[in-house]
Amino acid sequence: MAKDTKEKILDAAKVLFSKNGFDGCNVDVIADKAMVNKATIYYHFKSKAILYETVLELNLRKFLHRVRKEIQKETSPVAQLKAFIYAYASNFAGNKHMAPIMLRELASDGTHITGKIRGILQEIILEVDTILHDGRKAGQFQKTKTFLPYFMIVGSMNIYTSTSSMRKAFTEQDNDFGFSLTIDDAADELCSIILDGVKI
Amino acid sequence: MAKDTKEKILDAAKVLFSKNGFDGCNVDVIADKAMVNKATIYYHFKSKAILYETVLELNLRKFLHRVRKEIQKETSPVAQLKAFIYAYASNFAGNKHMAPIMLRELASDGTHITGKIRGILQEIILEVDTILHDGRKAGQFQKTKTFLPYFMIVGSMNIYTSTSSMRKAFTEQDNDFGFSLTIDDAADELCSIILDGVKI
Amino acid sequence: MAKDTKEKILDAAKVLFSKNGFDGCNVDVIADKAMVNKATIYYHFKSKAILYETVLELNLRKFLHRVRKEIQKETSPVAQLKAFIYAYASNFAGNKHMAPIMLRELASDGTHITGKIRGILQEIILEVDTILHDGRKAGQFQKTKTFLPYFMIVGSMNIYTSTSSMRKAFTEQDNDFGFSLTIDDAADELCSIILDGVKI
Amino acid sequence: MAKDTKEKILDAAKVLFSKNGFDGCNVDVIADKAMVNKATIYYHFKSKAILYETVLELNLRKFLHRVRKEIQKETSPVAQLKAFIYAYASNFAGNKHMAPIMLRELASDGTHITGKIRGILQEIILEVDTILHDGRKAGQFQKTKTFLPYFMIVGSMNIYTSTSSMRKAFTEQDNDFGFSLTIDDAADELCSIILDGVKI
DNA sequence: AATGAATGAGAATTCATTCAT
DNA sequence: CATGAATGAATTCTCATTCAT
Repeated sequence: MAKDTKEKILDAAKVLFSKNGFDGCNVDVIADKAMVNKATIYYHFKSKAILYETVLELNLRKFLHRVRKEIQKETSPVAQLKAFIYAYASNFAGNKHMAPIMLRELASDGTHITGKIRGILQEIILEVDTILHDGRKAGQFQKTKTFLPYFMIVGSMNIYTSTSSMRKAFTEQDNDFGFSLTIDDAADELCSIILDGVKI
Repeated sequence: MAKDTKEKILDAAKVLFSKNGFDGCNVDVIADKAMVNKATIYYHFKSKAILYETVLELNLRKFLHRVRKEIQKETSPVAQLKAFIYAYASNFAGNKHMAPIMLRELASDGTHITGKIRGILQEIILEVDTILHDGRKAGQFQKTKTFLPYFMIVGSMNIYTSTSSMRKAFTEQDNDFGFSLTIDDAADELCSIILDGVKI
Repeated sequence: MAKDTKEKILDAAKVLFSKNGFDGCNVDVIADKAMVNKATIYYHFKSKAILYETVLELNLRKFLHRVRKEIQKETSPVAQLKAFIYAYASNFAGNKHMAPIMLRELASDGTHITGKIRGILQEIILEVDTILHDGRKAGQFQKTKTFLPYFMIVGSMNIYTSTSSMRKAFTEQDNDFGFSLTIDDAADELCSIILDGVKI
Repeated sequence: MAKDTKEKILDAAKVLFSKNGFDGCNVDVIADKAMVNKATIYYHFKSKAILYETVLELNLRKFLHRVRKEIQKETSPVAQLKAFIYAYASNFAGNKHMAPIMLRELASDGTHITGKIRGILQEIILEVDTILHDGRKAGQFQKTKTFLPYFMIVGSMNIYTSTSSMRKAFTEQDNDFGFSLTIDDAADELCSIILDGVKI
């Protein structure tokens, strides 16, 4: 019962925080969607903020695990960078709700972020950093600061995932800017641009 | 006089919408920061939503003008793409407040966005689209859908601008992921990666 | 308007805090009694706690003024102590609401009390202290610590005022413990007991 | 076992009702302090109100017993009145928690009080009433209504006990109003004032 | 053009109480 | 006996908006 309820709340919260942001969504609506009483949310999570953090932490941790598993399958830096990008894409393919949340967190410059979550984010960046270091040591990558390629990947993947209906609206009225691309196709293209960009 | 007040309100609103988002900031605080009475805001703007749109519209239009002017100075697609990226960077160098706002808009998938603003955004994408088309016709660029390079540029520049204190915090504890990069240096690197990535 | 509204709120709050205590009374009820919107209360007072403090401060200050005026009319310590007691009684005769509030504050051992209010209370005690000092110097009063006679006066007057319906209920069932005494008669008796008690 | 739990709850409740009053303290906190589950409280007591009444009843009954025992040791009204005051003092010396509760009850004018408790209170007053009657009959006491001396004793002793930290704070900043007095010393002084006051 | 005051509709959080186990 | 989970009904406080001046 307890675990079920907690999960129902976390699921509903993820969807609604994703759609409307932390401030744009209220606990009543989360309770409705989770089909529990509002007070039940407060029984399981001390506050709206802690519910939010929990959503963030759980999903980021899940993502970090996936990324690491995929990277460890590969040995060359090039393959590892690809693996990182594909892990990003496939993570979002099954869980499009984290992208808007991450984008808003980036927009807020870590204001809501606790040390625990900062730690997870840092570990994710560190994976990219390690890959880039190794690639450079192997003479395969140019000298780039980690943040730039990281933000290019993270930015484009998150934005791609977040903007499906906006992209659709743009495409319907105008030229084809590339709406039809699936997230996997987008990852392919991103891979080729990034790798050409960073490879020597 | 009137114009003064309106501008004070718009300036305060930009800063606060940037810091906290539309839902995360209230009209009282905007009034305080603008040093006007709350009712004065409603005298000049019909609603909080319209104030927000006005901030968005004004700043996007300013940005579109700047981008166009810079692009028109150049003739080759490569130079034009560079010009676009530098225009982005130099726009943010003087006005860091739009980046978080844009990121949140992307996260919200255009939910708050009216037709007027959608139009401006489309015109900005169209500039990139045209450059890429021209580059391809000239046999200089690979065949890429516009959205991807666009999101890479927009994503990384916006995130770079938005996350200054988060990047600082990361850097202080750990490796140097590249905090010291100015927005102009970041633009340089972005240029080189993107161009290597899209060039044949 | 503003002053009217504020006063209506303060009056309603005094009555209700008196009847039910700070925790036993809610802002909705105060708003109803004051015939203003609940939000209006929050417009004029930042919080329920500040409304409470304001009620306390205003009424204590009023009381201090009255006490001082009455004491200054007299010259002998005996007459001044009488004046203090009668001021207490006549204050409560017209404003029975402060007695329960004071009693609860004493019960809470100054937990809710801010420095501002502590200051007023201290000045009231100081009046009694000065009278007792003068009386001792004049060889008229015994050597007593101020707190005891002060608490005897304050305790009995406050309790007398607070317990009118309890006293009535007791009296109806049983012996006459003295319900019929008015607050003024009670002050008379208190005077005679206290003075006999402290006089040499 | 059962008795243990019930007593743990009653002890915790006494302390917390004393500190914060009935409305100012919640069942969760009582459960925490008693180190039992909240539902356990409801297993032993039908409601918060009944828990409160039980605390009151138990402690008042204990007090009544003590007072009676002490009074019965004495024969003269003067000695009996002294005994009453000393019983009050020594009761509080070992159980300072009842004083704030009593003060708040007096402030609420018996609102929360059930017939059972009213009965105990009446019996306590009756003890004083009898002493005063006897003293008057013996030509030793003045004609006073019972309530006044009763409230003087009860008021000053309860307030003295309740205000230890407030008195300390006052004393630290200013003159010595008599903080150093122990409750026993205070009882001594109270005795001498009251007796001088009521004796002929 | 500007503002102090006022408010209806919510929003987060609390709390006494119940219930299944 | 005892408890973790759940909840309906409050409760404090907020906020976009309006209005009289």
